[in-house]
Amino acid sequence: MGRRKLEIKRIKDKSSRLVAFSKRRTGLFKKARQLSVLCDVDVSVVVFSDSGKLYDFCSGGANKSMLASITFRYKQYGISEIDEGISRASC
Amino acid sequence: MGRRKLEIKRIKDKSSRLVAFSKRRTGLFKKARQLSVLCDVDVSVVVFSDSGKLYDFCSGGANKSMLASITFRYKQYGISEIDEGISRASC
DNA sequence: AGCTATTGATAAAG
DNA sequence: TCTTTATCAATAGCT
Repeated sequence: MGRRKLEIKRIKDKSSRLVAFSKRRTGLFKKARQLSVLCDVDVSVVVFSDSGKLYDFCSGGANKSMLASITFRYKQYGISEIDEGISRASC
Repeated sequence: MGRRKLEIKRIKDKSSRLVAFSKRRTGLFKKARQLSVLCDVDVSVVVFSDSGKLYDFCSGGANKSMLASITFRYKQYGISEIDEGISRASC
């Protein structure tokens, strides 16, 4: 898909990896939006960079912030605490 | 990207929409996996079909079930209850 | 941050 | 459906 075929394994060079991250993240979000519109479905995508930043896409407005906050807190506190909260909230 | 250019708006014909959903969902998950491997980042994708089925991809094992359960419960109970649970769990 | 040669994804057709 | 194929789209390497 580019000038040369690329093996799907971790890109060692940091600079190249960051460039690929930027391009492919944009591409993934575009594909997600197209899927949601064309097929009339809800789609959420969440990406954590290794530097800790969070990027997300969601076809609906409401659960965008929900997913963002959940995933951010997941990074901060770990899954067990979140899971307890979910259990208390809805079961 | 196929035999003809496709406008990005809801596909009216149900059969065509379902075919596109199947193909593009697979494609989206593939792109998500490639992004996570190439760039060494965590990626989660959640898709709700209009028939209520949930499809998800996650690069990590742990938060796959987390996101699946969260999003499933979001559909069942709505965001406010989930949000309360999250607040109690981690703030 | 742009360019473009190439590979990749996929709409229609078989 | 499952496969094939013509075409458009995404992007790797350069600059």
